[in-house]
Amino acid sequence: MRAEGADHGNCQEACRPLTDILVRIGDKWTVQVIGALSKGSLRYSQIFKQIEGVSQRMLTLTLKGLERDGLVTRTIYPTIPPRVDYALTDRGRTLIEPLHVLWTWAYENRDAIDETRRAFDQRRDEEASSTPRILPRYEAAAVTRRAD
Amino acid sequence: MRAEGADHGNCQEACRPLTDILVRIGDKWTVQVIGALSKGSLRYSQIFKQIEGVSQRMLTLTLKGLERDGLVTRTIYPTIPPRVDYALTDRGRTLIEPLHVLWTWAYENRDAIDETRRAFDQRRDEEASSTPRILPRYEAAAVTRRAD
DNA sequence: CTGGATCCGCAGGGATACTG
DNA sequence: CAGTATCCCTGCGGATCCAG
Repeated sequence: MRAEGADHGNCQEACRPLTDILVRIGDKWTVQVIGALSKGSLRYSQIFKQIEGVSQRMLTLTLKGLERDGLVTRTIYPTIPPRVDYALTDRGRTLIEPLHVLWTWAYENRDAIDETRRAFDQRRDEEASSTPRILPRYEAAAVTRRAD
Repeated sequence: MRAEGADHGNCQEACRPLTDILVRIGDKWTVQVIGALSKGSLRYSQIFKQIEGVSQRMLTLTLKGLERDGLVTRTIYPTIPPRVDYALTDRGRTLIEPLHVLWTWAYENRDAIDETRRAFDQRRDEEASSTPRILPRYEAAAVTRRAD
């Protein structure tokens, strides 16, 4: 599985649009929105309730971004009160598997990563407290200045 | 390939650490650093040159974050001038394939997405220009204010 | 109900200068 | 060479209010 379709090495000009996309995909809310929609279309309020912590503003912006990229469709029912359904497009559905792979990786590694982080932070704190407060080398100069 | 190891549906509490990781992974520079290191260990300056547009600050922070997560190792050679090598850990190497999948997806879809975006933006601009400049309903009030 | 518009705090991140 | 420290500014994103 070493398909060299994408050139990872010297990606001077090829990378820019790619990272542009990856940043959008890796976005905090985008992942969760796609996850929510992966099971079928949902109304705005349903997504809003399902993704805890997102603000209306961010949800709207995220959905609009996904719509702009052709990853979700937005269907308006001109009823009262209005109703808007969101669903993944075919293109959007092709993202489910790649994201699922990443999701699985995160799921499998999160405990180990958490522990590694703790160990790292602890070591860092110990080093910081053991450092005997390096004094500025200008202290001597400052002292000579005293009786000036 | 519908391994339901991770629960996508009601991820009230389970999602938080996961998105935490995914945000870190999806980070603009993280992806590129891992890509650069996927072929072998590199010195700081080599990574710096290879990733166009990154600042020293961001590269350092990104590498430190990856080290904290146990995804890269940092090896110091106390020579003069100093030399520091970075390399993926075993855990870091397990990330190559998931990222490669995502990378491939981005590579295959970037043209289509670019075009979809242009079409979307163009339609949006047209609608905006065709809108007959909705005047604020307070204009009348403002007018009455004129001869006060 | 589904957003749009606005205000605003604060952190992300670039540029620069300095150190070991 | 490989960072660290500082300044500074942009824009992300939350809170709030308003409109269709």
